[in-house]
Amino acid sequence: MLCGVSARPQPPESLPGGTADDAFRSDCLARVVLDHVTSRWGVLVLTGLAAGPLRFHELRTKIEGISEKMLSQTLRTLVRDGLVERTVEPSSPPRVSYSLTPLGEGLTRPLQQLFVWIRDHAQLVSAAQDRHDTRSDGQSD
Amino acid sequence: MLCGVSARPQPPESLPGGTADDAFRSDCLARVVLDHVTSRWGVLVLTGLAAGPLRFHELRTKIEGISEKMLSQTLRTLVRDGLVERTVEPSSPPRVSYSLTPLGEGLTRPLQQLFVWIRDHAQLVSAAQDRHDTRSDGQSD
DNA sequence: ATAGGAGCTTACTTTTAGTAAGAAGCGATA
DNA sequence: TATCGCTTCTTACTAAAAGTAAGCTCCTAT
Repeated sequence: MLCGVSARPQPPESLPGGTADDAFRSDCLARVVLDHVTSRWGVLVLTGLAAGPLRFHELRTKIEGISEKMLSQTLRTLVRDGLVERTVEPSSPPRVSYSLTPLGEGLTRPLQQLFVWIRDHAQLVSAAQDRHDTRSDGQSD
Repeated sequence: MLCGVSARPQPPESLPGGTADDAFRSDCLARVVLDHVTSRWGVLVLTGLAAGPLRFHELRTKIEGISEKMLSQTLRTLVRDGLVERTVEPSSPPRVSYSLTPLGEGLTRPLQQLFVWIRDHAQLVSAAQDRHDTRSDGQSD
């Protein structure tokens, strides 16, 4: 469960594609975190909260297609991971809102870059799919 | 299927957390791409290839825990998406190697930043989990 | 010929996600 | 006060995705 996990924050010199490989080992903390973050809805929830706190149903509305069950489940995981904070306002009907913790905010920087890349290149990917499908005929997505 | 997808590459001015929301709509190309990229093994495969081309079994070894079926399946999806290229060397036993396309290489930049963040903060997340579990007692991962 | 490795694919099982319904707590309405 | 509706979830039940294990084809080495 511990792998090469050390307490030192490690300077980011190993960016160029050589190291940062912790997540490749299946018994590493990094892999667990990666799994949570890139879980089906994790990325969307984290990025959805990047612009500010939202209540349960606001999030559910923002993230089209998520079920209440999965939203609830994903939020619980992220709260446990210390990435998201659950706040209950003690108002008459108690309102529950979710926001990023400082830790979670740090995470959204790479995630938002991913979103930007995807937004800017989605059509290229789609075009590649079309080319592939016409070339080798047959299957769709 | 088309959503707000336009052919323009859109300047990245909308980074600060406001826009880049395409992926939030379930019928958008961006959502499909996000699903493929952040699929259970997609991130690992893409990042695994960031350092250079690898053959099937090399990848399988590098990405601990992936089954041959899922590696094969994930690779097929990414090849179709134009992010990964499959090359068959016409040598005596034909060797199949996989590499990132230029498109795929662009993607690995945000992904590697994600990996670096996770590597550097995995212990913090783990600590948060421990705090959470001792506070509210009970459940594990 | 026989064995063994590479690169997959196919059947079958387990895990995970989706659907739909409902419970608990409150407020307003009739 | 009784019913309705809103919010935040939870709980069965079903469908889809991933895991497991075996096998298949093509090749080479023994």
